[in-house]
Amino acid sequence: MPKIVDKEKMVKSIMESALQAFIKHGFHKTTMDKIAKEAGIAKGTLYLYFDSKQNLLHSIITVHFEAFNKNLMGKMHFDSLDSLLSHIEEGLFMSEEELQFFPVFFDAFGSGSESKNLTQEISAFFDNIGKYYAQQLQSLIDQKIINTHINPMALGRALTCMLDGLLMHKSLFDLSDSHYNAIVKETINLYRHGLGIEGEL
Amino acid sequence: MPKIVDKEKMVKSIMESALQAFIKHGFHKTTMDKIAKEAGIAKGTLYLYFDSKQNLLHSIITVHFEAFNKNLMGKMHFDSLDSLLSHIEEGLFMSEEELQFFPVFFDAFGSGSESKNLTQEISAFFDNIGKYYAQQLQSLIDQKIINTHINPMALGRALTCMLDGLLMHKSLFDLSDSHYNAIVKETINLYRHGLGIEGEL
DNA sequence: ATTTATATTGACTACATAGTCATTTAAATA
DNA sequence: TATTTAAATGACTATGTAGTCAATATAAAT
Repeated sequence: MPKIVDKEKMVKSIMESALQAFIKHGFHKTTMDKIAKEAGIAKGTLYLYFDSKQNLLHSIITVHFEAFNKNLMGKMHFDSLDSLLSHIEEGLFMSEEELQFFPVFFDAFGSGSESKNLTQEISAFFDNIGKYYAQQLQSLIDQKIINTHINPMALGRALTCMLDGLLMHKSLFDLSDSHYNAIVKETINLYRHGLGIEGEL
Repeated sequence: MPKIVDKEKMVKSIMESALQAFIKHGFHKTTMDKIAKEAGIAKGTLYLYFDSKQNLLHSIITVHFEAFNKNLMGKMHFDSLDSLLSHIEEGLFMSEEELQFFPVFFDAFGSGSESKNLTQEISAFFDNIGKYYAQQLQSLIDQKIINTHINPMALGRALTCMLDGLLMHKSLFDLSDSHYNAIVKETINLYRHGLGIEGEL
């Protein structure tokens, strides 16, 4: 007899609306009223699906990072340096939509850093990526395709930091597409020469 | 006859106290009352020296970035790849105090991104670093010390992004010193092989 | 049509805090 | 020590907004 609603759908819809609002105004300047309006519901309804603004943010970030993770980790085990580099290069070109997420995350993370949970989660996320790259590097080392003197764990994490830095700058500052293309090109070339077997001592 | 105060000293003192408060609680959670307390003055006095919280933040960020800039740009024109790499490596090891500034900046930048001024300023700051590296690279190219096929402007900016990424991760996530040391070591080695003349095609 | 459990609403509360300003304090001079 | 004026104070105001909840609407089942 009761009215029944697809809660999962509702949760998704609210998260999408909230993200759009965050992208438009940033996390801090987005009020729960704005989110409700964007989602076409009343503010009270928001609280039927999310305990708090922080909670809503947390969910959005988690989902986004999971999706990003999945996307990145899709490909496993490369049989050449070039195939790994192509994969890295691909990752450096994100869609506009994905890039828009960075400033939101940037804005939110500061305030989120009070809740150690989120920091922990993001930290683990990057560790994970580092390990993923470490595996790929180890595999290429085993195949004697790249310099065998590298420390895969450390270099994997280093790549993670560096690539994050590139994406961060692309999304936060106004690097033109052509400039960014050149930057990526140089980065990939640097990695190619840096990792290649010919430089081995 | 009037009471006279060293305004410059006062401004500096307030900025230091504010930064300490920001480091302790983050930018958003730090109230003007807290800052005043930290500085040992009344809130009203704060407003005799700074128009607003944003303004205070802006001043702190500007001063910090200028100092950082000065420090980085100190050394000009390297005569070997190793000397450039040493300089880069040095920059990757910041004091605890300097590292503490990152999360504050991170927290603040989000909210600051509404005021396009700050974004513009930070953007220019990084462009500057990129140009600095570009100069150094060009100089090494001219001396035929490094690979002559690189695009110095693009690679200079790429290095800027990548190094920023490394520092960011060190300051925001709990990378242990030993892990970070290994990461830096691998990074520098990667750059050494990547830039070195031997890999030239 | 009526019932009933669930879902929605938005005016309201409670609170935090940036910024103000009339009042008070203090240092430099005569 | 009286005078002068810059400097400091902190109670106060104005505002914004996260989260609540009593009232209302809705859809499924009988």
